[in-house]
Amino acid sequence: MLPKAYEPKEVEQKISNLWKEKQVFKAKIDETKKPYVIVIPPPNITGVLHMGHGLNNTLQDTLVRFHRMNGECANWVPGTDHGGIATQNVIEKKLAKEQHLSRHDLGREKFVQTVWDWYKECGNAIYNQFERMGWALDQSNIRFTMDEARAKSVYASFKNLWDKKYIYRGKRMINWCVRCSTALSDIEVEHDQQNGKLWHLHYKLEDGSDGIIIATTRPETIFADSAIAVNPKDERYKNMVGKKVLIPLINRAIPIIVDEAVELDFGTGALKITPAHDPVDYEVGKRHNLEIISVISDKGKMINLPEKYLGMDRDECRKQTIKDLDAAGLLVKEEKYNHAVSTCYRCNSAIEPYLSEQWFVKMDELAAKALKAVENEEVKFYPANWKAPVMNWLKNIQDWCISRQIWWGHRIPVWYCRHCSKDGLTFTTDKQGKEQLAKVSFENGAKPIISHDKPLCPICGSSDTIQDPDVLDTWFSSALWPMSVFGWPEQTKDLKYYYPTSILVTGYEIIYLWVARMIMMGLEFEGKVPFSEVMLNGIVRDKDGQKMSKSKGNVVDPLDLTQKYGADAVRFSLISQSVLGKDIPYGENSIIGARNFCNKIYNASRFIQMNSEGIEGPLELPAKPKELCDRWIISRYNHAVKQAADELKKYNMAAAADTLYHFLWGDFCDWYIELAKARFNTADKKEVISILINILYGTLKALHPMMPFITEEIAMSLKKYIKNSKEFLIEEDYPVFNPALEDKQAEEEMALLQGVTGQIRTIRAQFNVPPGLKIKVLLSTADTKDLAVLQKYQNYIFAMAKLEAAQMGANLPKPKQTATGVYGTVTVYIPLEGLIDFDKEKARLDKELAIIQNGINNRKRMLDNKNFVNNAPKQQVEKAKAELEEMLLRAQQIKAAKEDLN
RNA sequence: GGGCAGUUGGCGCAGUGGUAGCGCGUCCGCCUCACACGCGGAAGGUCACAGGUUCGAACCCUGUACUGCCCACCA
Repeated sequence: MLPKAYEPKEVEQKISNLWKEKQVFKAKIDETKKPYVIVIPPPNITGVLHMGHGLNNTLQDTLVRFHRMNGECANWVPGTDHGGIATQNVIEKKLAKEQHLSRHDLGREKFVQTVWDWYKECGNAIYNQFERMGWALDQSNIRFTMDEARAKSVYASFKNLWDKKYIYRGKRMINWCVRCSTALSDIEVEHDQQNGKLWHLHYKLEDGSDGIIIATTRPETIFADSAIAVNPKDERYKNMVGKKVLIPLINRAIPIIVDEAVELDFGTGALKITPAHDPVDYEVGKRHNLEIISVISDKGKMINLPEKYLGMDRDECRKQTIKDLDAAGLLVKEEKYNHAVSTCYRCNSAIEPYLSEQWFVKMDELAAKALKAVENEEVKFYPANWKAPVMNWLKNIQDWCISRQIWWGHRIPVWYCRHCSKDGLTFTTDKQGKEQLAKVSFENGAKPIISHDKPLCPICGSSDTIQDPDVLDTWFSSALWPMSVFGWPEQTKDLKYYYPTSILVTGYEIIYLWVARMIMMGLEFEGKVPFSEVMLNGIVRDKDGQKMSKSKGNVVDPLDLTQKYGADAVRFSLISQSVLGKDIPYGENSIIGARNFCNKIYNASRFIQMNSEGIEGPLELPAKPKELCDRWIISRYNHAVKQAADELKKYNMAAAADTLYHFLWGDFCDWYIELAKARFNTADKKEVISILINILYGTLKALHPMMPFITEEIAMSLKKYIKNSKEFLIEEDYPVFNPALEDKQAEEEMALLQGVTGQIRTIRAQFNVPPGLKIKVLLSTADTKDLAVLQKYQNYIFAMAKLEAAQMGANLPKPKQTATGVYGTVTVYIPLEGLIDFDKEKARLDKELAIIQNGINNRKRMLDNKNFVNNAPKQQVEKAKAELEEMLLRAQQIKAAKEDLN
């Protein structure tokens, strides 16, 4: 005997192994078919997958399976991302915790090797998770952004962009993370509103007289001030311009200058200019040729200032400076001030604007092409409201800082000859005593040699060449992903067949970091957008809508949930809540319904199979069933699968899931199976079983893209009954709408029977008729058609409403001690001697009547309105008329029943 | 400062012009021989607010409020 409840664990393991063994997901080029290609947004190898990956990949899997079942040549390309800074941070933390070592203790080579070792471990865990979630990725060919083929792509694109002079090196004010000790691009910086303070400081004139008061949020940078600036239009300070003031605490004299960048009405209207530590000030400094003084090191420590502050942390120095300013009587005012603070998107610490030499990609031309493509909708966003922000971003784009001062990543493919570039290179010695190239300066004579492998110096022929110490932004390799996965720049068969891909499915939070850049690179290198559609999923949040994070302790682990409820339940619950571009609040409760649905599917199947024993397959859906409920369920099924397919095509995943859920649970289980039960002992049995099995099998096919395991498991046990079934559901055709199976009449007739049944059930429940007690009813209708249906299919009502006997006819008189229900033209009288509570019945009828009366009033108002009758579509007018008629009839019947109670 | 979302029964959400649905929860009755992860029934909403367009608005337009997010060099 099969267990009563579905046990996903073993089933999923078994099915998963089977898929793997039979290589069901292996991509094979088939020129006769249209390719359907998705490249996975490669997860970072920073740890196991989280709920966001669960959602994102489940959506992709659903699409991939769906399209494959629609006859397309599907290829879903798996892989992972080396994850630059994020991964380096993870490994550094791990090293510190487990071995109390820093990366510098290991040295660059060993550290990088450590991360590679980690990749093997973490990558495998991720690939294993892919399998456990049932994602139809072709895992025979896994890509990693750091593997050799992808490294070649990175080199090729760097070389290409360098030759076009799009890549350059320059001294710029960039975003520097003192914790990660690296430059970041503009979009890797987050801006958090924080409660800070605005300090008003007094800068006295050289002669010790009044001077000027400035407002700043960063008093610790006063030591690096080069000037005080005011707006040229500012009358208040006119007489001071050109004079010099003294920096508090150190009494260095700096000039008062004018610059447009200063706002008249902010603070005091006077701005301290610190070119080394603020991007605006840097620009001002350039305009006025001001001295650049750095007082904060790349590690965030104070340098180049009085000994008292030397070596202090930024924050510590700020506190001390304020204290000292206050003591010196130069702190005029301290006010609360809410302002944006830049933070690192990887480690959250405050960003320092930092002047340094970095590598950049010139963006204007790349972005212009992408802008055009987005504007023309060569790339279409779902939901569409992302088009404008993307265009806006592309229009206002800044050059992309691509160098990172970390060790884990694609090392910049630029080399220097130690002889010819001698003056531009700075070396240090690491803890192993090894000489390391620390800094490169083109200004001082470093000459670049672009090369993937260690080159000979093209000038002096020396083999003593050394590679640039920086690595590339991790997004540089990601930008190439849709091409690099197919071996670009080689014009491989795969690239030709699979590129451009069909759709990108990703989260809206990386549109700029990733999506926009892929579009630019795709256009630049292959002349084609990498995907014509972008489907955006939301962020999976906790049940209260908060972002999940380890520090908050509100993380829901997909592995735990999968273990507990099954992968199908996790998948279905995510899909059911996934509306394009919208975040999903997800708690454990979210999954219960999906788990219950799995169980429902399982039990319905179990029941059908129990009753199929001894019946030989194959069983086909009868072409022309004569029984009403057979015609009905086939028609309903036909509509349900069509609607599901239509919704999937529009990327309304939740709507598709909802449709199939309600068809299977409502129509199929609650009505069809219930009605079928009585027929198992009749000559109909084989036909009923045929229908049950075929509709079930078809519904499993329709559900398969969303819940692959349970559908596969059940389908396998049904194969013996199914004609021309394939070994796996993914190889089957997705059910299609068949107009011949549509049966409007059957649907109408069933609706009447269901409605009447509903009336009887309600009354039974209201008057506490014992569930086991079979009752007699009277069904009265003046409508001959309805009457005929009731009479012909009275057995349906008998079974579903537990009747013992029924009297049917036109205008039957209402017996005494009777409860009344009305559905359409039909009045239901239920004699309930001893059970009926007249007051309760009256109240019930009153309420019913009030609702109908409201409806009647509405329709009357509409139909009395000439504008409605003249302007509204005929269909609507007819509908209102019909509804009015029906309501009037019902009202009349209820009124009669009520009067009779008195 | 600019932009984008959201505001629908206790909770979480669907619903883009014809008078509101789903899941969970609640209440009542059932262990009915597939399923109590179940079955049958019920209660519960002036669709944030104010105007406007329309014969008709949860849906379109304008404005307001609140919430969230993104972008932006007022220190």
